[in-house]
Amino acid sequence: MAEVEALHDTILRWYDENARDLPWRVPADEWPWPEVDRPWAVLVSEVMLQQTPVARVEPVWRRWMQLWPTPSALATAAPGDAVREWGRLGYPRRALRLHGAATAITGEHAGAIPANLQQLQALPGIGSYTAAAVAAFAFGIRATVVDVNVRRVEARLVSGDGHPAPSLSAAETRLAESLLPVDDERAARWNVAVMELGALVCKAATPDCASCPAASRCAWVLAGRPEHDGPRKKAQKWHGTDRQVRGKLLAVLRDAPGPVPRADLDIVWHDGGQRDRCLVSLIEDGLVEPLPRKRFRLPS
DNA sequence: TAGACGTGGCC
DNA sequence: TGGCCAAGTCT
Repeated sequence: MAEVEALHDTILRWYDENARDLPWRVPADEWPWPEVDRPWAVLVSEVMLQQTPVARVEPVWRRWMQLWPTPSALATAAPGDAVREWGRLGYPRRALRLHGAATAITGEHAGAIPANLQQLQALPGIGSYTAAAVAAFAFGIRATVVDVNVRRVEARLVSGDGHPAPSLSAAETRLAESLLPVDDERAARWNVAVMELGALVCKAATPDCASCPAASRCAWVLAGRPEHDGPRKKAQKWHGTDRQVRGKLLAVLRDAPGPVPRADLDIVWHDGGQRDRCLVSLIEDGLVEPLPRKRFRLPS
């Protein structure tokens, strides 16, 4: 298919000229931190980037790589340290899962990130997207990486839809597979190039078609950029939800040097019933450790 | 499988 | 101003 190869060339060339310089993208032969395990660095970046913008991830990632340059280094730390250093990235269970992944990598894989889709996906916090991303970006394996950027770019470019459906379909996976270059190295670069195009140009709310290298062959543009008709992702509630309360409770513990008394947690939310429920759920999740005499801290 | 799960910036 | 959105995973 000469047409698909022309598309590859167009988007790969655009990526060469427009990619952001992100530290976790430095290739192995130029990796500037000999003490930092590069596959581990890639894995940590991918987990941090789940639902979280690059600008907020980068400083936290740098700090993590200083503190824990290898999986075994993190496995040695307390899980609460991972949660504290997670800062305000959001979804703090990711920090706990990363600690769990480090423990499993240390115990079951001799400290080396597995270069295998199935073994990667068996790690806590690593789903189909992250497993494929680590395989492709850390090891150069030809894996199909399908995140929301890829789904949106391909929805517009090929299917003519302004937005992807709320959840990933088998058809989208097949489409992404069909577009993946045959060559391993080229496939890995294609994955990150499409993601980058989605992040910088083919954006969800404000697509910049004027600067898109593929606009002339984009089904959605050629159709006149029609409004999206199908169902969109439901907007998440925030004010007054358990997630807001959990965030407030955890912020107190994160910012405290040691155990905090119950009273310090009670002041963050007026509704005592909801407060208690959220504290219990944080303890069940392993994000909070209860101590004697009604004191609490991040898990040791 | 729909819903839970943080946080902050942008238009 | 406030909904939308950001490299998802888990149950």
